[in-house]
Amino acid sequence: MNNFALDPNSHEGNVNHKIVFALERLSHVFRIQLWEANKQFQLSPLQMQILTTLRFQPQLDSVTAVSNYLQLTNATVSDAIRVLHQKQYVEKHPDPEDGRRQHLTLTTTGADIAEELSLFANRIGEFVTTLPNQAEFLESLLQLMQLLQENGFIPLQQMCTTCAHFVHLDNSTSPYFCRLLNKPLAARDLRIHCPEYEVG
Amino acid sequence: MNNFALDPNSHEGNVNHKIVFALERLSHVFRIQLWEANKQFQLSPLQMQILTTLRFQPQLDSVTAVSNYLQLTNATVSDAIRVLHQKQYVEKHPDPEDGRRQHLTLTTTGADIAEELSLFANRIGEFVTTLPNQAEFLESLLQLMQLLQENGFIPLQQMCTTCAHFVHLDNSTSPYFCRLLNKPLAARDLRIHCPEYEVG
DNA sequence: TCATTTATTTAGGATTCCGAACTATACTCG
DNA sequence: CGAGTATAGTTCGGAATCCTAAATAAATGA
Repeated sequence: MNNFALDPNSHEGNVNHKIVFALERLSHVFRIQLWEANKQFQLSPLQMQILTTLRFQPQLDSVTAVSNYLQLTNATVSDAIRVLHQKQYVEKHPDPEDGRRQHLTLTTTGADIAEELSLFANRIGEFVTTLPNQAEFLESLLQLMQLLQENGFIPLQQMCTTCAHFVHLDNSTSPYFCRLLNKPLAARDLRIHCPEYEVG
Repeated sequence: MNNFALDPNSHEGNVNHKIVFALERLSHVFRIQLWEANKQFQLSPLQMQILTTLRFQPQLDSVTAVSNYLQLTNATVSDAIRVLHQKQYVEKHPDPEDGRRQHLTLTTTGADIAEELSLFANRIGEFVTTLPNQAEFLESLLQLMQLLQENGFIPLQQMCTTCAHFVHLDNSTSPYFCRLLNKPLAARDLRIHCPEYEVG
């Protein structure tokens, strides 16, 4: 009854709730950072997210692919891309094989901006650098992402832990193994978007 | 040069960048969850955040206090609170000592809704429950939050680690100590919003 | 072929967020 | 005390965020 995830003062507050609360707060930081960048780049948060998605996950090259990834409606994404097109950061090429599709690519300017944006995001990365136990931290984050993915809270990620080539060993120094690359993986080697990903 | 925080496919991608990327993705989940809740509760994301803030951090009882906490302008918060007032979830009481201030409180309905919202947020908590190494995970999150707070990315939190009463021991089972409560603290005992907090 | 599905766009509407302008009250210090 | 400044809050205009619903057009399938 007094068991509220958002109750940070709760003396019963368990680790669980504190983690959710901390994640929420960090989530907020990222959101605010996007609005900060907005002042600098004259791009809205969504526009920035789309630019970096197109830049660093070029396999997501259509309105539908991007809107699935960002879990927004096609309408929302289509509209934001229209603006990016106006700003000449994004080009639309009709797909020769499917007249409905618009193949999305970045212009040179668009790609440059996307890279600047990622450096901006790096400001938070600076603090992560100084954390101890980074590997374990990443491992927990990936585990959580995997759970969320399995339960439909995140659309398909090309993460090692859900890949067909992935094997979980019990060797403590290299607890994982990729059958495709044929090499052992430490927690720090786990990928979030592996180009070799296969649904497993 | 190829060192982009947002480049998940980068083979040079270090743990650092992966952590930032994972946090960004999780941040997105929370945002999407807020929009999900929106369908159910007929409240906008910001309205929900304000309601839960007022419910679980009642010391934040003015427009300015809330807008500082959420790192938004007074204009944005004032407007959202106007709607919450219309919906009769929030009451405004003029402060008898300072004619400028509006003391904000929740109506009974508002408080009830806030509690339902926190249960909704708990859906992500369910997955956290099944993670191993929760205490270490929380510790990393709190360390990151502390760094972000010290560097102005998060406004003042009433977190143990920045409190005047807080002592860092080197005892591995209970590495922390609160001088006010006069008791040792394990990582799992660390608070994010301690009512006894004093700037340290 | 006709119905269905898929990709995308457009329209309308409430909300989000900002900066800037404005009101009103409180504080400061000469 | 009083002028100037700081603080609390509101309002306004505007671009963007999101949605649902409806439209267009092309592909798929029985």
